[in-house]
Amino acid sequence: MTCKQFIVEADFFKAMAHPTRMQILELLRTGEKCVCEITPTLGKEQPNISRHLAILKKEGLVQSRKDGLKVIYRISDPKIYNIIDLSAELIRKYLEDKSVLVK
Amino acid sequence: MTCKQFIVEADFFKAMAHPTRMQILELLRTGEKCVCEITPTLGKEQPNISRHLAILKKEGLVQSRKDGLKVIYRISDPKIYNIIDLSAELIRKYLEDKSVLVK
DNA sequence: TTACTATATTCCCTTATAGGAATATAGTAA
DNA sequence: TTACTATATTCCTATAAGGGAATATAGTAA
Repeated sequence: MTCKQFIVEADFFKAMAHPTRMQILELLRTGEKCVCEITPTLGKEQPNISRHLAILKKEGLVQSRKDGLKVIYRISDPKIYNIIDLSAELIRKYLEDKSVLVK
Repeated sequence: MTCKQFIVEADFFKAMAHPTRMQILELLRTGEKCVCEITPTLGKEQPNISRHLAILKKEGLVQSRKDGLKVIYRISDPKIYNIIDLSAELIRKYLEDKSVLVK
């Protein structure tokens, strides 16, 4: 395993390391969405959403296609949800254990 | 799913989003290690490693125990490697597809 | 106690990341 | 062509993250 591999893996996780981007990925779980759907759902400015989508796309997590004026984004690989769900499970367990310690 | 959930998930991925921390997690795959082993293996300064370990610990990815002067770190949950391996697989596929497009 | 070892923390500075606002671009329609 | 819609990009500023160097802390040993 070269040093370069650690960098690309870190970059992959960096792409997921933002609440808005996690929310976008979650929104795409139920299927492809255009920017015009994502923006109002998340209640953010359109340029903000476009920038986050560009980051997700650059790291290969999402892909896009044009449909007239609209640009429609979809998840690149459903296995991304395996990663997210596994992580959510680990987090849940960690938070449980922590709250038990506090009691 | 509340907004808070996206933040904690993003924080979890943020903890992994650094090459040095990925390298530490990889090193712990074969078992617990003290800082005095991790530091020379990674070829970084000891305070640097300690700071990265603190970040991993804060987010619950690693745990530690003391053994005399030494502090020994271990992975909190081996499922973390499922996450890493799944991610590596996705990255590999993405890079393959990209290189095919270039040809 | 002093001296030493292993690890953690702080200070300071540099760089990276993020967002608001404005603007640019691409496609549509008349 | 002009006017419009959807999306992307740029500029600028604020905040976050990261590293080197120095220092602090905790435990050991004499």
